Amino acid sequence: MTLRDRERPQGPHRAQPPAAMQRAPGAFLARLAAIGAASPLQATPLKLRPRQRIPLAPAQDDLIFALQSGVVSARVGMTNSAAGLITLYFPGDVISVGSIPCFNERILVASTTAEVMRFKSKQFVRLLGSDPELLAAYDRQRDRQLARAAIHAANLATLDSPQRLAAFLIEMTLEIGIPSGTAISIDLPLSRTEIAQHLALNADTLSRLVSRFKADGLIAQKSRHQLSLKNWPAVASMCPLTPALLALERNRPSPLS
Amino acid sequence: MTLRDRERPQGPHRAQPPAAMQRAPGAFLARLAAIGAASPLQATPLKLRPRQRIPLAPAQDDLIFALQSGVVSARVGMTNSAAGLITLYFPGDVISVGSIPCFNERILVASTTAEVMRFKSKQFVRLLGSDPELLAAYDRQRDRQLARAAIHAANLATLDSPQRLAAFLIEMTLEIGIPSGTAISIDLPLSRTEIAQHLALNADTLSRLVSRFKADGLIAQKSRHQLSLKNWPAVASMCPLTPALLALERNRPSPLS
DNA sequence: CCTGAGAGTTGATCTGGGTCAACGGAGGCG
DNA sequence: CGCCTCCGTTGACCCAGATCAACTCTCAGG
Repeated sequence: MTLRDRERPQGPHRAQPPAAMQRAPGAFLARLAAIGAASPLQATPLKLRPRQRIPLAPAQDDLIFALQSGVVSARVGMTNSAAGLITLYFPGDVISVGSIPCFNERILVASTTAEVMRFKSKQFVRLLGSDPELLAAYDRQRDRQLARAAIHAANLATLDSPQRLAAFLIEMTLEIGIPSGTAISIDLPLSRTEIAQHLALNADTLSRLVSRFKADGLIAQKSRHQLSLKNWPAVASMCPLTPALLALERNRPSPLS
Repeated sequence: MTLRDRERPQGPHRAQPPAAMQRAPGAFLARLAAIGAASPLQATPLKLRPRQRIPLAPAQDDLIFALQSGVVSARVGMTNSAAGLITLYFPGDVISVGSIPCFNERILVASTTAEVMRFKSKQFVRLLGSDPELLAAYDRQRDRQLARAAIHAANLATLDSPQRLAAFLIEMTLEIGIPSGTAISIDLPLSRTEIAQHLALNADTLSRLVSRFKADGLIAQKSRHQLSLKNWPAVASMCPLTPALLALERNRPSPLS
């Protein structure tokens, strides 16, 4: 046990969600806004409607988006089949086009209404160089996203389907969950089919799985895109990645830290 | 077909390996060396023996390593079982400890003799801020590594075992392969068991798979850690990720670009 | 030279989840 | 209003790969 003991002494994972609910925009975004307030940025602000698509040509590796609000997903199609993974971005995230691998096709899709700032790489790097605080926040943000990618990879590679769904619910809770009474309500930004793709599961399998979670009283569904997580401790404890996801949250640049 | 047609008009993938063999240390490393030559860096150079371990405490998120030569792997253990993924780093890569997710344990292991520079995050960011060229190269390097992580995730999530092994062979070829006659010889930095973990496969399954590849004349094995890839076009064409891996190579900061 | 431990191989068996097919329900559009 | 299409659900079946167990190979140390 090399981990420093803080907070709850020994619970398998932190059992109470509320603390994690305090979301902050992130130091990177905050600093960016501060700079923008002082002098106009060399960037294009975009408002995206739900389902709006931004195709990314192979030559556009020099674009960078800063996501200010909403949820955006990146989709890359494989040469082979229709299969392909879906990556999610949340407010405060950096979407560097150069970091999205180029199979035969890649596009960004706004999963909800979203606001982004679009930068050209060259100007963006110059901006970073001019403000040490922004640079530091950016670097930490990138670390966080790389760690998230690694966790997601571990999720897909080593866990079985109930654990994957649990991890997804936890991630959603931490990123966009809203506490409502004893439950947490989540506005799903993705359709069932898309969630299945994100989790590298079959849509059929996911459907079965969701039914089982509902039968077990873990979740309930108000409408197609509205679900509520009834039993956080149970869901949190069924996925081995929970501690890592919570640690990620703790590392998030925010007033908390 | 939005992709610009360059080079070979239509071949399934680029069939010839030699071009990819021209490895360069990477613009980031080159710039770092240039700066270091002018004035000493605030960094600690380390020489690692094969199998040497560097434990990473949860509080050490502020360390950054620049890998100069050799191969280093990061291993994170899961709370749950013995399972865990292995991430590989190659010369020119940046190992930012903050980007390695913190499960219950994480360590770096030198897979070969390796040289690294160790930075404290604070000094490193200051260094980045002081040299625009270094900053730009660093940013591109991080993009590249994030893309690699995404490709690896796609590999583990969507491909079957022969395709995974093919992807591994291609990656190894591109990173550390040495052309020898019509074949490519590869000095495996990992044991069989470790390769299996890296590919999220069972060691038994991997063994069967390697036997099959050998029987099919795709590879041959001189000794335990020496294998040679006999039929590059066949291996390249059996994995849908090949184009993305090659594109990554093309994006690598190097004199070629 | 022998011995023992760890790495790798191979065969037999089992199962999670992928696949296919048929069906139900919701929403868009003429 | 009814049609049509797409999304989601459910059941039956099957296979890739995990698991378990027995065996071999390699190599270090005495």
